Amino acid sequence: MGRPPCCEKTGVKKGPWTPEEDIILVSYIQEHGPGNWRNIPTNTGLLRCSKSCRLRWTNYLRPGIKRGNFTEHEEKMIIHLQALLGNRWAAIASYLPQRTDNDIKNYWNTHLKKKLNNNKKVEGRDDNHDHQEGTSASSSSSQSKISKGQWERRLQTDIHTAKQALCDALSLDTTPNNTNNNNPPPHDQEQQPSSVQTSTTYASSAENIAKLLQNWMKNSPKSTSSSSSKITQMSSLNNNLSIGAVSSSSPSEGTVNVTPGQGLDSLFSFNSSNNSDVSQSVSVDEGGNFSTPENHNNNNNNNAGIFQVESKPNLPDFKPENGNFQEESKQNMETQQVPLTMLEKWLLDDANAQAEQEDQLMGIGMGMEMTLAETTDLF
DNA sequence: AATTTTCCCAACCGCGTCTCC
DNA sequence: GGGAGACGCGGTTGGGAAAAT
Repeated sequence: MGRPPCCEKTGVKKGPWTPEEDIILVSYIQEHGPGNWRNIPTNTGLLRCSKSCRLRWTNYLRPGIKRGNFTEHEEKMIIHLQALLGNRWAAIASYLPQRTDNDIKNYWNTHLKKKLNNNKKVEGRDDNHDHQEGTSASSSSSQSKISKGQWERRLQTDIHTAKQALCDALSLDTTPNNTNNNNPPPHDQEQQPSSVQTSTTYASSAENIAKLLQNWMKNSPKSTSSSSSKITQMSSLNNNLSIGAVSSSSPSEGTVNVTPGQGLDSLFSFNSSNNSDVSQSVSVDEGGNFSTPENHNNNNNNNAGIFQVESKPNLPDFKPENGNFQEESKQNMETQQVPLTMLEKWLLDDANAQAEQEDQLMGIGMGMEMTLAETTDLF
């Protein structure tokens, strides 16, 4: 039997998210912070269930998400962490902060599983009866004896202890193996001019949305008014408010407005050329407009591939992880009308922080790799 | 060029855990 | 303490894109 579906309501929309919905969701979360998912559909007018909203945010819209090819480092980390943790994708994802559990899971299922199986076949060591979960077999067997909670806590303690030790040990060595050097893995990063980390901080929710919007506008070039009115309809609102600058007049009402009159393509402007190269920089002008300069890749500073704000107001740190997120955002909203820039600032800060964090984690990852090599003979 | 097959990933579903009353 | 609701996680799937025929 089991519990009934979380959203039995009729009229709950399913399937792919539209850019309009994304904008509404991001705007709402920007104002209120992530969480309270159950309120989001009612407060935003989105015809989605709370679960769907949460998933969309965590897997796609959340700032700092890195998309695209996995690096060798990431691959190895996933393999080793999977060996250690089993299919605990959320736990694994916590060591790869720019990747979502869903992404990692997909990557494991579509690439790494095959790869590992092939490796084993090549080695002629097919003595492990359970390929899929074989690498975590020892964990699983112990799991059956120890209660899950205990097992989990022990594992976590072990990992954190190891991590801490490795962190200390590696703190002086900031260039472990391939990390952050000029020799990116040949696998998929051949053209990357700089480090993997630098080149991969491109991804943020702003860019994801930008890409979506670009496609959206391609598909409906005259969408300015119609799409905007759709948004208005969807969110049951009609007041003026720029995307990202959430209504300052009634934040407590938890509503999100998008300016119908201004039009989205006046807020976002894009390089209409091939957007498959996602490592674009996006600049934001004083009006909060996005633009994607064509020659961004020629930047030879460390910001290549990172969002670049050419004009940014002084705004405080603005992160959902930060407990002050909501209060700060409200404060700022009350005092300023800066379309997009707050969201941008938040995204930018987050992206930079993520990049630094990953530098560190990669180091740890490589450290773990050495440690774990004793327990696994995958390679 | 057209059709079929394979691959990939965003999103859904169901269940377990957590939190609050 | 226990029940209900909310949240989070992992497995699975559907549809679009890419590759193969």
